[in-house]
Amino acid sequence: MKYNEFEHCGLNVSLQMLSGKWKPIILYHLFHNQQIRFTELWRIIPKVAKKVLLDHLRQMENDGLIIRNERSGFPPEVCYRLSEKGKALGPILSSLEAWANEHAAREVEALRKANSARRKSE
Amino acid sequence: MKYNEFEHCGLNVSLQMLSGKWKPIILYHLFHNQQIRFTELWRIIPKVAKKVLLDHLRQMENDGLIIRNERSGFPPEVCYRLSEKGKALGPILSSLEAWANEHAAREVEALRKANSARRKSE
DNA sequence: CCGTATCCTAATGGATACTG
DNA sequence: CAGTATCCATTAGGATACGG
Repeated sequence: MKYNEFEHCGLNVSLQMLSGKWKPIILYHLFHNQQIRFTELWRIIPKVAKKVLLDHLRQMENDGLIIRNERSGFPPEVCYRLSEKGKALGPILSSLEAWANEHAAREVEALRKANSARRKSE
Repeated sequence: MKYNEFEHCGLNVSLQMLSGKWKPIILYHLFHNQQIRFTELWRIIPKVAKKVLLDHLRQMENDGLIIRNERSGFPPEVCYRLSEKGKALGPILSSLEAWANEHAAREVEALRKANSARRKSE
């Protein structure tokens, strides 16, 4: 092999950080809001279990994609927002979005409809 | 919410197509070779189970990312190569690679060393 | 409000033997 | 050589109840 081996490791790492059933929608909302409170995020993501949402947020925090901000007192108030590292992913995620819309329009439409129907039935 | 909902669906679809433990390395080799025979791919990916590699390739074929080419006769000869749709992912995957190298250098290095060590011990 | 603790199910990845 | 068939281990995702 004349090309450099192990060039795929970075790809592995980044895809790993993005893998998780609810990460795309979490990222989407974080890119459209400066910050979001936990319960608000839980409310706008339909049907995700609280534990799972927390798992995802913890992973993303550990990976340095997002920042968790806790205001002490009662009731507690926790906000999540993108880190610089997370923001740097913006253009790439847009490219992936565009690629899917161009090359997998059928699947994207199907998913859109499924989500839309689910939202209405609540 | 003033922004358009469900804009994350395309991202969901594309990440879904890229999710799988061995897809990054498969894609990497397909981007560096016009076509690869099944056994060759199985040989250069260390320790993956044949069934799992086949599962991944089937998924990628069903998703339209790769094309399977079978030459009849005995012994059989099956080659895999990127489709146009798959090739269109190239620049995006490079961006993800670059992002990881810039923002997650530690993790990338760790993985590189782990793979390198595993390769030597065979 | 935010998070934990349990317990459960489904999906993914894998080892091994076998077949045309 | 390429692919199937079993069977198994691990992980991800989820429902529900409880706690500071």
